[in-house]
Amino acid sequence: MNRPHQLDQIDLEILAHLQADGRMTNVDLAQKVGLTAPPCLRRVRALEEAQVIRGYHADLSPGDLGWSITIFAMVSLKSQAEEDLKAFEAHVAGLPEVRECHMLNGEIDFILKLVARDLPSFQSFLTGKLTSAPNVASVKTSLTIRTSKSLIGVPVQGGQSHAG
Amino acid sequence: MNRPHQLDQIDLEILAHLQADGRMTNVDLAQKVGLTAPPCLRRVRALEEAQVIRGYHADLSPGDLGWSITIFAMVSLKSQAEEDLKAFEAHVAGLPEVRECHMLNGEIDFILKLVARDLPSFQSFLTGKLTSAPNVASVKTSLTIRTSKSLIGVPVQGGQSHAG
DNA sequence: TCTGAAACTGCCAGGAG
DNA sequence: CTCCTGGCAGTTTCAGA
Repeated sequence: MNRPHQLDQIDLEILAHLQADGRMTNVDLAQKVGLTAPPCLRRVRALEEAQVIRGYHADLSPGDLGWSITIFAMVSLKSQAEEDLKAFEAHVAGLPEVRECHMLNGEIDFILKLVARDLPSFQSFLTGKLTSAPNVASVKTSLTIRTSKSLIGVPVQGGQSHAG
Repeated sequence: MNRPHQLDQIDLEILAHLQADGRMTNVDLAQKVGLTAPPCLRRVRALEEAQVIRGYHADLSPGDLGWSITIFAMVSLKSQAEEDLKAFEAHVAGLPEVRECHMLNGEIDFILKLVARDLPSFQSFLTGKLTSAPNVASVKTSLTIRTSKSLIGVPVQGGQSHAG
């Protein structure tokens, strides 16, 4: 079930609307895409079943929950053997402060997006959990001064691409 | 309206559940947090009103929508005067391939998260829209080989911190 | 607690391959 | 002719006051 799903124009509009407002009612959605409710709901269910829609999530304000800083960390490892890469990924998978972990090409092996409650807790996390992890050669971190754009999801052809 | 909202344990549980499943019905949510439906709904509305909940979004599969590559771009500008920083932010705000734009401290001025349909379209985007933008001194890009962790949102004390 | 609305399930109709 | 997709009607459940 990993073939490229054939999405028609109505599917794309459904996806764009649900990406912009994940709690829109089915009748509203149906009206916006020019269908009645039942066939619209069937399409949504099919898109969920096919994992084109992977879930629905509330977008929470990090600051109000006490996560006032966002940090990017560029990590290089001593060994890039697959088992060592996987070991590092498994390590950060268990750290709640690590929100994203991407393996990159080039000199940097991984880029991590981190959140922290304040600078002291970030520093203790950095030295206690990250730079001290096995196989880590270097960690360069940069604090986020401000975030001017942070869209959720991806552009959808034929709908507003954003949310966020 | 930017004072730290006082969130009690039930609020945190509500947020955790809605972050994990943004389309959960209010009665299900109420049952999970140990309330009846009406007071639970009032809390949710209050959290939305206070912008602790900023919205709800479907999480779409980028690959199924044709966005098969994710790229990080580290951008340095020639001038870091505030007006020049803002001009760059305004420029990338209009580019749909740019999903996130974070201003950082240190040598790198901005980190961008990009999506592209394929390598040729990425290369044309890079040379046509990014490196050629006014005031850009250097752009270093790294393709994402794989993403081992990509959590939506932030950790919520007293609830599962994740989603998707 | 209560009312209107929405979610969801049949079944049927029409159009394209 | 058959499959696919949309529409209609009825029941159950939920939203919201």
